[in-house]
Amino acid sequence: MATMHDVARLAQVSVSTVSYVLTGTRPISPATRAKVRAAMTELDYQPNAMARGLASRRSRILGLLLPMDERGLGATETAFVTGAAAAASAVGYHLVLSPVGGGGDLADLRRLASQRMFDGVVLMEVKLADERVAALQEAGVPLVLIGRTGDTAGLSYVDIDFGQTVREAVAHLVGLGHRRIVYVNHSAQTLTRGYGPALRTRDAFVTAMTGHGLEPVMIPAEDSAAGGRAALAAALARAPGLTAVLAMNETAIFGILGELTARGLSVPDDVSVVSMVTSPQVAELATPALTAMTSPGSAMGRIAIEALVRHLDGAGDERHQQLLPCALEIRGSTAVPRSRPPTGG
Amino acid sequence: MATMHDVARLAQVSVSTVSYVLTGTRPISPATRAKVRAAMTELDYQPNAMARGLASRRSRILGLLLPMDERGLGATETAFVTGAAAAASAVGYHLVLSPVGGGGDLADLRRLASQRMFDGVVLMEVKLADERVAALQEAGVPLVLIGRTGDTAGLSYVDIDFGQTVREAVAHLVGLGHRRIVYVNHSAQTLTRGYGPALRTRDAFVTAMTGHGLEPVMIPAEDSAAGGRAALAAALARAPGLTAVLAMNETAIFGILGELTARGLSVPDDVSVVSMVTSPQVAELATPALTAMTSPGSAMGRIAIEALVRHLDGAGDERHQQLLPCALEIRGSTAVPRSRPPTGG
DNA sequence: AATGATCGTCGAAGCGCTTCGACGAAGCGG
DNA sequence: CCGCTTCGTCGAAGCGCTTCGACGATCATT
Repeated sequence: MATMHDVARLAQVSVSTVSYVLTGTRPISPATRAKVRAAMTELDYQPNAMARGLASRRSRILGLLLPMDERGLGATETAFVTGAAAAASAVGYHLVLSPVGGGGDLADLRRLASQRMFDGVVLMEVKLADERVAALQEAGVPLVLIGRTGDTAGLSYVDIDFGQTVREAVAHLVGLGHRRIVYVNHSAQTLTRGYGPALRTRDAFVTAMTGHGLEPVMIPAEDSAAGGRAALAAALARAPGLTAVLAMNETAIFGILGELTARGLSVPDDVSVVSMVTSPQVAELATPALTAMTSPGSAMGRIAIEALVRHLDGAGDERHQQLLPCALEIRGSTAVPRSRPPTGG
Repeated sequence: MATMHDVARLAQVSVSTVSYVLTGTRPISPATRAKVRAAMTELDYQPNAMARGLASRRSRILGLLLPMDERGLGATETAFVTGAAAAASAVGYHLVLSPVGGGGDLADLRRLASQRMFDGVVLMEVKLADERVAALQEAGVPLVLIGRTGDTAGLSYVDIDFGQTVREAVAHLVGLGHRRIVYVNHSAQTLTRGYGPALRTRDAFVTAMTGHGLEPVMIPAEDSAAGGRAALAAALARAPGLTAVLAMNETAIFGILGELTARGLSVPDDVSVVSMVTSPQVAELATPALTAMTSPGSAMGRIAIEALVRHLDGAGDERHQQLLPCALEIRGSTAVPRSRPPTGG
């Protein structure tokens, strides 16, 4: 393994000159630069990442802090992660996947932050009141959130525009002529835990429905096919004449579809279904393919990383706060409702 | 940010003593150890990861090299990744997600390996003839594969036992009375590219079927719902009396199911379906839930990391070569075939 | 009682790089 | 032609840690 010393000797310059060629922090004459470059090539020189990190106090490593509970990541979260990894790699940073146990072990987080291994950090699955944010800020680690806390003052974040998403989804259904629309959200527990997307979509749904002069009915569902089935049963009980279901729960949606079929209700003829914040791949899995609000997917991870890097690589202290829309993609699961409500037939 | 120097001064010992307390590489008296520990606590000392890495020539960072093509990761691969991240974190290592563009940019890989940022590397999506393996070995980076090359001499790997998986799946169907079984594999292109799982399952399928005295029919399918639909159409054309479909393609399977339904064939009454190397979550999405060979999921990532760390932390040079079985989980998509083949009715 | 071995600690020499101050050589206006 | 800045390069001082050799002190061995 060649070191900078070897390159310097071969090129007959000093070590610092080699460093300046590498980093460009001081002007170097073309002739010298060429000599150094040649030596590097000849020796197949690669700078040692650790040494560089120690001396420059910049590791060029970014942390992606993601909660790692039992059921892994959904398609949408996976897209964030891969998008972030690709973006980091594109700008010459490494991305460390750091599973921070959901069970708020702040101490671990503090330790991690103090090791100075990460130049900056992207925090996923942020709750409305998230103590991790404060812990990271105290440790002085540049931070970008995917999602956002209740009070976003002084924070950088990228999040989905849930207001827009729900509004468009509801508008689509109402435009088709639906009046009795049920919203299947995440579980009740998730709501009480203060999970932003669940709360924000709930509020947006109420606003959107009342805006159309309709009654908002929300049913919570566990994140599983069984949860979806149960939720649909509950929905039919609460709103017997329902003609459309709006779902936020990428996992439960398949249970919902299954239960509809099991009850002899056809999609979209009897009941229209819109899946929100969903990846096209998942939407295509269903039969019929789901009309969905397509999540920004990997773009979100990319934007978060780019904002973080911009913040690190200089610029001012300006915060990056951005909401990304979900795009309505109409597939086969929505249609004009039957004149007679399904339970009346 | 307190340094070791500060701790040493406060504890009134030398810097090296502090280091020995931390690493345990030399005996330290209980009294001294206590003094040092107290000083560390008081100063809230955290060792600097870069400095440690430079001096010890061990970064405690592991690389997870995953190909990042357009369509992200499937549920099974995601489970590998999260399992690996959790395992790494559990043994005090960091896991860097390194998307190496599928388009064999060996140079990038070599550069990465030479930076000495990774103590070791897990390589995913290994092809039968994979030049990346040689590149990494030349760079002297300890290596564990998820998947395996054709010639595994001297390599450590963890892979799925495709032989067992196919055998059990076929045995299950044959046991139910099925005779005309079609195997839907990955795409033809994937096969020619030398993707191990596709090739190994193909061979295993031929062996298993002929072993039962049956004719093996294999159909390739693109990794998409549309690909699955097309594959099922092709399968019905090639084997009109088919009563069972075996699928390896987590994405295409939903297209297969959709097309079956569209043709008025019911699952499992007319056609039984077994999905191979599938996560329970995905199997549960379908209606009826899929009988599947459940992939080892996160265990595989964990085992790979553990093997790598064992290799790093000492032990000998013994290679870790392990095949993990998939477990047959019978759900609702398989049943005894109808007496009359579906197309005959 | 003399001889090693072992224990507990220290000081110093790096690990491979960045960066600061310095300094000769040009280039410039007056 | 003198002093001034700018350019291009060098040497040296770290960055915060590990690790090696050394050295009293303690302890078991003959």
